[in-house]
Amino acid sequence: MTFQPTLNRPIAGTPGIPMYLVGAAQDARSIYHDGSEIYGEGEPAGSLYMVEFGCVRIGRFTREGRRQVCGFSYAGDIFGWESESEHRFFAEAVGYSGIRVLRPSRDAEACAKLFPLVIQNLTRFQEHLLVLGKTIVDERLAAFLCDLADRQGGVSQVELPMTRSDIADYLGVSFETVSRILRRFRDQGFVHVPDIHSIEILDRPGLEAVCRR
Amino acid sequence: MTFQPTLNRPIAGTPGIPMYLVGAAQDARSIYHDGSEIYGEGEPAGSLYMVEFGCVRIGRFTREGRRQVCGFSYAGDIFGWESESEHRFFAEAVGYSGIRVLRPSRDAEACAKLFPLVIQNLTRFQEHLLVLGKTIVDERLAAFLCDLADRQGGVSQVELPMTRSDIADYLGVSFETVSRILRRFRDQGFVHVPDIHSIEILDRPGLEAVCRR
DNA sequence: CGATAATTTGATCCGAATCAATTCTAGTGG
DNA sequence: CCACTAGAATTGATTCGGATCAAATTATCG
Repeated sequence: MTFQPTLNRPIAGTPGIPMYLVGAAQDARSIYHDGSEIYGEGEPAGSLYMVEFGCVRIGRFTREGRRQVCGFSYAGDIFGWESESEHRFFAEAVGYSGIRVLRPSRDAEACAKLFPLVIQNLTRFQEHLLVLGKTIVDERLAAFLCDLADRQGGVSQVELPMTRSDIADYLGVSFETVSRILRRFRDQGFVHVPDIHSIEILDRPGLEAVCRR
Repeated sequence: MTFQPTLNRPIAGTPGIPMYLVGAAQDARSIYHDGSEIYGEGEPAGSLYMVEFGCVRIGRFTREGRRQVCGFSYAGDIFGWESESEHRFFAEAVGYSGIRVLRPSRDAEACAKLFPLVIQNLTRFQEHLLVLGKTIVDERLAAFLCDLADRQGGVSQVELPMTRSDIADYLGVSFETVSRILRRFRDQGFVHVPDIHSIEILDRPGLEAVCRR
């Protein structure tokens, strides 16, 4: 996994990132390499994590060993919210990633500041629920690409730090299908795929139309 | 839609319901009949809602008119969290339902009290994401039934206030498939279906095994 | 009781999973 | 720097599950 310059944008000034969470004295920074675990299912929870650069996948393994990914976090995103004392999901770095560990206090002030961030997370999951509810898989992949573009600042040049399997486990399809639909989007002129971890969106309205079907 | 006695359990004393949210002077109570709208997509947001009895479905319509349901709320549940000033989803009563409108203050104290509830909501959506990620639809329906049983207090006699179409739109399948799989579960001895809006779970371990596949 | 909606069940078709083989990519050590 | 290797990605062939279309039955409500 190569270095991802776009995802490595500076934290300060990035929209939506609460400055009061950045740089507190007790916060620790860590670098993770591709695939390394940030926390595992069943481990004690309590901290929050902020992606400084790179990407993180959140998910779980079924009894049968099938992996399911329920979300990706990008630079500026905060993850690790848990209602129990144990993590119910794992978190792993996707590519070379920098993570800051936050230990927010439990007081009312901190809750108030974190509140809009949880709600944002909630909304994001809710939106993804609707994506997974779509029976035609083209619609799911189109929605994924549009979301990815939006979260990278609305640029047409989108980076895909995750593998096709990651995307597949996120969209609830096989990785072969992800590959095939991406191919179809290329043939239809929706996207250009300069290399395996980049996508250029050529026809955003076209992609949006696929989502809305 | 008939009255649902089990879902009509008293609020006070029900685990997980914050007493400080109940009975505030400015809170309003409303009764909704089956299918009536509590709020619509695009309406101004701001309040929270608590189900006193009955059931609520949260969802959205696609451009094409297909309905997608992203969650059900039961007695004691709070819904209506929004990150924007407008509702991004609709909320409709499923059967005869009582809803209390809460107008929590924006101060830090209130946020701190609401915090665990949002996180619980977040976790619930996250769990449902994993359900929707399952490719075999039997697993989705089994997971739905187990969740329903748990949220009605772990009883084996489960009430289904929603229609087959509601379930279908929630699980991302056709309503015919819901009907067929329910039939299969009956034939396999997992459940007994005394009437159209009730299910008795005869073999919970068996159902769990289906989820875990 | 009658009308309308919800549900069940059947038949057919299509899309995506699966199995399989090849090509491509990235990381390793010579 | 380049050959080597393991994993990732693509592409093809086949199978199977669930959507869709259709019809009959059952609930629900005025």
